[in-house]
Amino acid sequence: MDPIPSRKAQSHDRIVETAARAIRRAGCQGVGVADIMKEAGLTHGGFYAHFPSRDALLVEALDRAGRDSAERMDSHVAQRVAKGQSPLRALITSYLSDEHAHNIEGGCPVAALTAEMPRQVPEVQAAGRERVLRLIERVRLCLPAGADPQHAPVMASTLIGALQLARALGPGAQAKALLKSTRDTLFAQFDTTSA
Amino acid sequence: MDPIPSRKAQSHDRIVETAARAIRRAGCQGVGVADIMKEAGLTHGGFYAHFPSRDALLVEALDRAGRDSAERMDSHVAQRVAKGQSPLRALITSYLSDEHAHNIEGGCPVAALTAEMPRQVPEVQAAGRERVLRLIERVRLCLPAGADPQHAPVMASTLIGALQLARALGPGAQAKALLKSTRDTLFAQFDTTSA
DNA sequence: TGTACATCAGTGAACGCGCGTTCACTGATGTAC
DNA sequence: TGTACATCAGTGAACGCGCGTTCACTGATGTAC
Repeated sequence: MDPIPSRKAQSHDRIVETAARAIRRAGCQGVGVADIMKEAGLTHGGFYAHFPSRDALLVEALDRAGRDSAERMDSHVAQRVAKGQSPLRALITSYLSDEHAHNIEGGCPVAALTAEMPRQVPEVQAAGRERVLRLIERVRLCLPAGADPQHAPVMASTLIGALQLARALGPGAQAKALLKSTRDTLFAQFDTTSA
Repeated sequence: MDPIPSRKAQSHDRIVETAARAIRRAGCQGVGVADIMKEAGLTHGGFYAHFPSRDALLVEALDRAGRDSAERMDSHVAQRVAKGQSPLRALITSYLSDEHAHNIEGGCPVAALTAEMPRQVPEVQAAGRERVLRLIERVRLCLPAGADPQHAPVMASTLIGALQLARALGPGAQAKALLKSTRDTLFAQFDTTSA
C-alpha cells in the first residue's frame, strides 16, 4: 500500500525512529525537539511540518518504540522456542537478560517510561496505556495452557520491575544477581513445562 | 541531639520535605528550584545558601522520601499485624493498595523514580541505589521464616512494577483489578501462613 | 539596661542558556503547455 | 524537449519563556561592652 514512500514520509519515519530511541534513553522530558531533529539529520525548523506539537511526536514515538521492541522480543523468543524452550521460559529469559538491562534505548518502553505516564498529557497517557495492555497480552499468550490468565499482569509487573531495579543498581554483580533470582523464581512459579 | 533546630535548619527541612513530594509527583526533572522554594514559602535566591546545587537537593529529597515512605509503610504494617495479619500479607496489602496507587507524591520513591535513575548524576544514582536496597531489605524482613531470601528482590520487583502499571492504567477498574490480581497471586506464592 | 556592631537568613534583580514554537525564505522537485 | 510556474520539504533566524545559578543588598537576630 506504500511501495515508494515519499521523501517527506521517509523523513517523518526517521524522526519518529530517532525519537523512539531518545525517549527511552533520556525520558519524555529528556530530549528536545532540536536534538531529535539534529540526530535525524535535519534542522529544528522543519519539525512542525511533520507534527502539530512535541506531544504529538511523543505519541508516535511511544507507539514506535513498542512495536520495535515487541518485534525484537518476538524474534528472540522464536529463536529460543525453535530450540525447544517453552514460550514462557523464552520470554522470561529474553526480557530479563543482561542485554536487555543494558540496552535501555532499544528495550521495552514500558519498563523505561511507565513511571512517567501519570505526568503526561492525556494523548500520551493513552498511548502509554496501550503499550501496557499490549505487554500484558504478550505475556498472557506465553503462559502455559490452562494457567490462570490473571497471572499475566502479575508477571508483567515483575518483568518491568526487575528490569528497572537491575538498571538502577548499576552495572555490577548486584544487578546480574537480581535478574537471575527473578528469572529462576518466575520459572519455578509460572513455568509448569520442562526447560 | 538537636533540641531546638535553628531557623535555618527549619527552612532547610521544609525545602527538603517539599522537594521530596515534588520529585515523586513531577519527576526529577519536573520541578524547578524556584517552584520548590516558593512552595516552601521562600524565594528562589536563598536556595544556594542551603544546597550547593540542584542535584544536591535531589539527593537529600530522595533520602527523605524514602524515610518518610518507609515510616508510613511500617505504621500501616504494624496496624495490620496487630490485628493478626502476617507481616508479609500486611506489606503486600499496604503497598498494593488503591490508596498507595493514588498517592504518588506521598508514596514509595522507588516506584515513582527508579526508572529515572540511569539518567541522573552519580550522586543521585547512589542515593537511588540505597533506596532500592532498603526496599528489598524491608521486603526480606517480612518474608516468612525459612523462605528463600532470594525471593525478596523478586517480590520487590513485582510490587514496584504493579504499582507503576496500575498508575499508568489510570483511575479505572483495570488498575484496581491489576492490583487485586497481584495481591492475590503474591499471597498464594509467598505467604505460607494463614491470613 | 542600652548602645554599636557583627552575623546571618532571606530577598529580588540579573546572568547566560536552552527550550517549544513561528515564520519568511530557499532551493529542489514536479507539472503544464 | 524546453520553458515557466506551482508545489513542496527543509532552513535558520527570531519570539517569549522558564530554567539553574549568582550576587549585591536588606532587615532581623545575636553578641560585646
